[in-house]
Amino acid sequence: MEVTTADTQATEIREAAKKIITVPPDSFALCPVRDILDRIGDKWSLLSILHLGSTDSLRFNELRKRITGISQRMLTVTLRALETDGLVARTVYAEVPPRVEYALTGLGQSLLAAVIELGNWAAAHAPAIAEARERMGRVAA
Amino acid sequence: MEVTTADTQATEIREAAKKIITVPPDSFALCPVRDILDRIGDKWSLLSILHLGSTDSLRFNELRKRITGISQRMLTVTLRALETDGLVARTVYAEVPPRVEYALTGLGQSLLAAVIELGNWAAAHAPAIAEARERMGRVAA
DNA sequence: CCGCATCCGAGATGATACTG
DNA sequence: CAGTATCATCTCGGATGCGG
Repeated sequence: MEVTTADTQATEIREAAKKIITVPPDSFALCPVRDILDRIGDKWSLLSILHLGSTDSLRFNELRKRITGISQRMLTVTLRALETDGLVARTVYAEVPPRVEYALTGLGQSLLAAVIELGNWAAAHAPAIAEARERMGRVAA
Repeated sequence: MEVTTADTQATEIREAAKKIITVPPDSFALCPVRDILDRIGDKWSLLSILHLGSTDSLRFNELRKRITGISQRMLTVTLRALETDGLVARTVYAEVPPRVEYALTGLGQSLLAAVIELGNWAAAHAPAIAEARERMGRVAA
């Protein structure tokens, strides 16, 4: 695995892509990528995961303060979805002033790791994308 | 790098998450991950990339046939967006029956590689997610 | 303090008809 | 063949008020 590494990799990628799109379109496995993207591709899921991943656990309103611009409703909705998928753990303390702690599960942490990988790609290629947008902008806009 | 690999990695992830959420909220770099997700997180971009990545190049209607359920309009919109970001190359042949070929650029291929990584995570953890959904389903639904 | 229910506007998506 | 234009729809997200 020393020579033609790039070519080998390119072939593998193509095969992986083929495999993904050949899956029948009516199962959870339809496209694992699609499914994950539908989950974290919305407006707030990723930010929530990021914030939860940067600490051990956070209370509802603590999280609300940190995620600039999120509404109460969307924080609730987002956290519920993440909880449903086993990415976030919700702990309720039956105290007089209700207290609820949210934290990433092991599954959530592993997802965060994967997403940060994607983030590294994004950070590395952001200039190239920005340049492409500039160039197209002058022609089409 | 043999001992406490997991712990080290966990700390790195936490730091990476912190770094990402600390970026000021008004730049392209706001969150490279978010930006990429906004691009490929829509309904058709990822599927388009996947299909284009599984071959060398495809014509418009060829692609349309392969992406089940996409409308002509959305394919156009999606391809234009990907082209704007330099992920897809569009080649027009001025022939009598118009012919337009679409193909992934180098940038697009590298993104595909990153996405497939995420796909591997998704495929590996799909059972865990399905199980979590089941469990929550019985409680909440 | 935490969170749910309802209502509503904006943007994304889809169906259809028409053009180079 | 490869789009564009227009209209209808549909889901998401935000504002507000109520309940545990």
